[in-house]
Amino acid sequence: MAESSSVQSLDRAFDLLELLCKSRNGMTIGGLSAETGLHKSTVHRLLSSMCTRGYVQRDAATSIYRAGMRLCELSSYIMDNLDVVERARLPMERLGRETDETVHLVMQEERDIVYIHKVESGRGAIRMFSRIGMRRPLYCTGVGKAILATWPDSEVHTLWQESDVKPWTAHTIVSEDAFFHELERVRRLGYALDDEENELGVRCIAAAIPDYRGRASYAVSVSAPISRMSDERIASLRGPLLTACDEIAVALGGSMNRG
Amino acid sequence: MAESSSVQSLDRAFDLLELLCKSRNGMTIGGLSAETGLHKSTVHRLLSSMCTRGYVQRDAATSIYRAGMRLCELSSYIMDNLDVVERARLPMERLGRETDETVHLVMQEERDIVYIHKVESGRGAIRMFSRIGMRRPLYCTGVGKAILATWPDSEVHTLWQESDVKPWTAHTIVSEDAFFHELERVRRLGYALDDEENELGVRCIAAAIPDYRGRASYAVSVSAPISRMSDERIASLRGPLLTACDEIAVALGGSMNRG
DNA sequence: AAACACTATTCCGTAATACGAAACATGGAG
DNA sequence: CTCCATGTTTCGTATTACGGAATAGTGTTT
Repeated sequence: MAESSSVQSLDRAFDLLELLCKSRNGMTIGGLSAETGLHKSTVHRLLSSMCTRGYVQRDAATSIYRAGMRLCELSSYIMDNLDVVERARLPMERLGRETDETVHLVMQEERDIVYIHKVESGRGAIRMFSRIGMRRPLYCTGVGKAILATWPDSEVHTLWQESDVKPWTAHTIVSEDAFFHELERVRRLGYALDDEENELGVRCIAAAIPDYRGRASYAVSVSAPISRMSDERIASLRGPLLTACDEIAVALGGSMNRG
Repeated sequence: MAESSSVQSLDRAFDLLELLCKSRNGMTIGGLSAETGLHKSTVHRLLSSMCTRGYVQRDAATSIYRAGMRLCELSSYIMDNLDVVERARLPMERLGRETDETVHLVMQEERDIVYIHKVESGRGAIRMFSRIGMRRPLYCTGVGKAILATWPDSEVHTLWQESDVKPWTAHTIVSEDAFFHELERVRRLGYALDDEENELGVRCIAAAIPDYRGRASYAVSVSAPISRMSDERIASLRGPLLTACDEIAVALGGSMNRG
């Protein structure tokens, strides 16, 4: 409306499509007409057009219109083509140069995180992590906590129940209460710390890559031996890390951690 | 053009949108213009319109256009409203555990079935199927036959006429007579087999989820490589499959396949 | 059973809308 | 620096989508 360069019929068609997608049991021409303020015949014409393409379905008996599965098909194409690794590559490499430490990209799968990409720093990289495809539970890693901080509490609770929680090191959080407090802290700060919770002698700072809903399945971390990871160092890593995550999130069409 | 009631700008916009969804790394205006035969300024105008709504994303630096996440959002609305998926979730997961194979839920739409949910088994899952939103004709899939077996012959006949029947594999049934015989067998047994009719090397057993009238629009299948799908194996899958379908049917307020 | 009320669908004259040629930026290559 | 290629904006035009009104189709009331 206010927007200048917009094709009227397209705009109207998308209004209709969005209404149909959100309605549970479909809508009639009349209903759509009332809701959008468009003339009945206009609604009818636009819907017919979308019907022939499968974006909308018309119940022949009742003339109730619903969203068609074609949209889901397109959505699945998009998902398939979302090559996170590819889109994360450049931001990760820059983060690696800026920090001179090892950078990891992980994705959540079931109750674990899986390492899917890594950039190693110039200086004595910590070798222990490294293997692409390696898994760790969500609950005992910085990246896992960063991801879970974007999930609703109910889902985190379910996951906690399903997880076989055990102390990987003396620092691992094993109480659900303490874990929820920790997630609160992550949400407040915008990043998560792994303070030898997964592996002794290794500290890392991690941040999530949220999708368009603000929910994350991916995260990035910067890891280093504890000797190089003072609190001051972490404070200085925060900025570059969040910048990189925001870049990746945008490249994936998602939202950002910070405005 | 050939189609009667279709809004030109809409049709063109969807052409563009579909191309973008299928392209891995986005496309330029020029590419889209060449592909569709539309004038570049027309492409530009339509894309701008879709950009403001989030259906398309424009990389500011390179002016490469990609499909936006808005489509995924709409798709998720549709999925949320399809509560079949929700009601089928637990029975399908149990069926997956019991059989240790890939389980699919499909719905009929027009002359096709659409995959709407999937549970992958622990062992070497067959990846080829999988894409949620993917379509196949009713006539050449086990799930399709299971659904059609609940329809009156007249409707099956109409559908057969409207379908562009062709052999997907050497095993696909392409004669209407043979097809009706096959449906008789499905009705007698209570389940359908897909014996490499859709994809070579893959066998599956499928059963319908009938509504209160006994008519089905949904079906569930268990698929596996032919090596794991002997006749004995199929006999042993029958029980768990039918049980799962009955559970889902009851959850949806429908009738049951068996007493 | 007939008339009614309501909604979807089709028709068609009109002008607003989307179109596309061409001019104008922009940016990369040689 | 110039050229070339590609994206962006402008603007006059007629094609296209619009919407009022007529029609068909459904279910409901008296």
